[in-house]
Amino acid sequence: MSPKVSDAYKEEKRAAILEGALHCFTEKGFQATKVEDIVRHLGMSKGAIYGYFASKEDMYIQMSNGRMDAMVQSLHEQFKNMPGATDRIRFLFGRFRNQSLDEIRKWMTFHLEFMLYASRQPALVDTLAAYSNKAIQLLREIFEEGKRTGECRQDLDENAATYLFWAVRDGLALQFLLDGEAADYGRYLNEAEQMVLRYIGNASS
Amino acid sequence: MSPKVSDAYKEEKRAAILEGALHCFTEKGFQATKVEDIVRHLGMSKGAIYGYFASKEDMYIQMSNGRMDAMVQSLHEQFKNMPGATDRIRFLFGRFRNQSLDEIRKWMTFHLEFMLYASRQPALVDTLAAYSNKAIQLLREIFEEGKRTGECRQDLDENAATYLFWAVRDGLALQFLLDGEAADYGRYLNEAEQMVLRYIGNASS
Amino acid sequence: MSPKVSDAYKEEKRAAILEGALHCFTEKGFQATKVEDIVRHLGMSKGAIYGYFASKEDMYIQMSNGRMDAMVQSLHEQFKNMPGATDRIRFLFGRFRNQSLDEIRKWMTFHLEFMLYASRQPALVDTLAAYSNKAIQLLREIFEEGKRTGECRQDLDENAATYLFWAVRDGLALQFLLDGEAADYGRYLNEAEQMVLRYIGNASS
Amino acid sequence: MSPKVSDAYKEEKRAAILEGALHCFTEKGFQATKVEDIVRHLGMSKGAIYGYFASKEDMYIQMSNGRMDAMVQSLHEQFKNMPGATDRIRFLFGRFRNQSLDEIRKWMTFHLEFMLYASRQPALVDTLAAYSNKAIQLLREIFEEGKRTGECRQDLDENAATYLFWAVRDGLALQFLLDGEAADYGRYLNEAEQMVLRYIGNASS
DNA sequence: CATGAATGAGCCTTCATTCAT
DNA sequence: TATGAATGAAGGCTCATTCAT
Repeated sequence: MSPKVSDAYKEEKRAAILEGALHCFTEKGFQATKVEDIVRHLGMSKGAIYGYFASKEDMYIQMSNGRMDAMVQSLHEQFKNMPGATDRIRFLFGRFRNQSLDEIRKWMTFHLEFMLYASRQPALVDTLAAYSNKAIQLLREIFEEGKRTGECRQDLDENAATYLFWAVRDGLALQFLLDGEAADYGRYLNEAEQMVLRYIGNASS
Repeated sequence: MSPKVSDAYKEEKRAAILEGALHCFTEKGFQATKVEDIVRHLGMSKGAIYGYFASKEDMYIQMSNGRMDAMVQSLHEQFKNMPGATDRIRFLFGRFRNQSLDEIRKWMTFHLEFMLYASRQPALVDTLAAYSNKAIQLLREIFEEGKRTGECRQDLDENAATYLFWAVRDGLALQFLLDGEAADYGRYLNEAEQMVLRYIGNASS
Repeated sequence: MSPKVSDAYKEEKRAAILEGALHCFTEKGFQATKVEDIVRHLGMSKGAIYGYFASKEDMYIQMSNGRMDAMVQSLHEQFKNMPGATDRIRFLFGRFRNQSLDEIRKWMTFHLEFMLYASRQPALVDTLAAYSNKAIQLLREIFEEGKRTGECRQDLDENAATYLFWAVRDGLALQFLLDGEAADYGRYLNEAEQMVLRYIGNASS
Repeated sequence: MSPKVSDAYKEEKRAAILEGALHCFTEKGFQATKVEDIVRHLGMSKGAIYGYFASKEDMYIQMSNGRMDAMVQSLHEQFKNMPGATDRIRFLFGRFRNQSLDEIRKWMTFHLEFMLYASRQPALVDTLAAYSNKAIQLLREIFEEGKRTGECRQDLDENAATYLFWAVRDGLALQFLLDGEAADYGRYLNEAEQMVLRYIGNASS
């Protein structure tokens, strides 16, 4: 009796729509993307979409939530069995390097735009803040542990370190948002890693 | 024959409109801001604006150009008689600290949104790239000189340093875009300064 | 997959819109007719029209092309099996007489206004000229044949005759554009026919 | 005490405005001509015009009245001492031939457009009809006299002749409204003259 | 009187959403 | 459920006219 197949089908379709919409939103921006664009890109009809999402904005929000969930989730997973502050930081930078610049750009573009959008919709700021906090928390724990284990200098301000970490990472992606070589981006990521490690480490490191 | 109102008056008005529009754009975003909003905020009539600007987009572009010109200009000016790479970096961070967080947010919000917008308008990407290059150039020169004078370590990649500098600065502003305490922001700026100086400096510094 | 409404339905609607718009354009003129007027007259919504026509101007142009096509087409058809220059001229005047004065007025009003409009739009002058040439050509062939068969005097200037024919016809409609009795119009048409026949014929006729 | 100079000056200015406006109206059409266009063409200010005319429409109407007055007036004058129907017809055609095709086009364009415009303004139709009647009357008198003197055939319908005369003349101008050679226009005018004379004359002529 | 900046009603067009089929 | 034609509110821009200087 349970319509499992149907449910699976629906979920698949939902995901497909989200993917198609993401493509359009990244390409043209949320406001400039017409429902017609999404529909044409997906080869479906206008009305169909409204069976899965209440509105264009609804798609945007669910899309953003999905992406942020996935990111936080994946970081948590991968940190499960990873010890050491330095290793974790290195691991994170490794992850950043392994993402193609194109992907970074897409994600950054999408994320920035959604951030600006959400910051103006009172109903969304809390969600946004929650995700932000999770990313902050994730890093702070690293630095806190690093100080306990002595990997980080004792006078390190773990909050500052956390913010600086994300600042460097987001800021670098920002510099490459519009153009720039992937090779340069990779090189600068390496330098950023050095800079951060030097900053958090003991004087001797 | 003589103009009814002086050129100075017109320029004043132009500036006033730009200021009012900036207020609205920062508050609600470019696309979400209706011409009606700007006009109401300024207490003028709808048509009046079109004597000064060709379109809403024209206002946006001129506004952006004006701000970027001013920024680049002011940096150039203040660097005239300032020697030493370290001093210049310190000076820049000082400047950053002296701007109120509110101002930073406004500027950052505006700039990010314009960047996203312009990146999708072929006619604007070049302008955007030009301004970006000026900021890059400004910093690169500092690090190049720093290496000449020995203030920076000889193996410093001045390009990397340049990008990292802006990444830290922009990235930090980004973390505080939606919320956060001014005090924290200031503290982290200090830390950022330490991080950067440590990164570019000689091992002994 | 199959269209919700048939192509025939769409074509019907297109024609209905064109007819409604024609009514309004003839009544108030193209520029003075608001899209709102057309829509109200047709009992449809504003947006609906834009599924069939790209703009108010597009409707105007297609309308004009349709009418001119139909006219040229119908004349060609009816000339297929009609011999003799005199008979053809008589046939044409018969046609003119059979059109109600009201129809003539509508068509003339529409055509004149479109002509004035199109003459100021570089993109339309060629189309206009093409239709005009077709009407000219149609008549010239009559007079050329008339000279071959001896129905027309040998020293007749077929170009002059062509232009005079249309001049008389259009000019007469022009005199009755604003007011005048249908009976008078019919009578003058008869006289016009005599005048033209006398002009093109042999001295003896 | 009488401000004669001032009055003359005003009248001069009024005429200048009318002339400038006529230029614009003929070039772009009444509705498409912006007050700004007229003002720029004349090198005066927007407000100035409203000291002489109540509105754009007012200019249009007065302009039309002026032109029609002048035309009717001039015909009347020149007919004062001219005897004979045939001579008068010849004289009229001579007048038509002496006008440059460019002038004809301007006048025709202006007149047609005003006619279409006025026909939709109840307040103007009477004025329009009055002028039309004057032109009709002028010609009818010629043919009436022609019948009295025997220059025209006795069974001539003077009303028909009148309408046909104007039809031929207006219709021919209409054919040349958009393009065509002045030489052709002149030739066809000659032919038109022959056609009309043949039509109104005795069988022997 | 002249000037031209300001006014603001008006209009074409767009596009998210609905709903009859 | 899917379709896509229809809806209609909304918004950028125009331009005849006014009026403070």
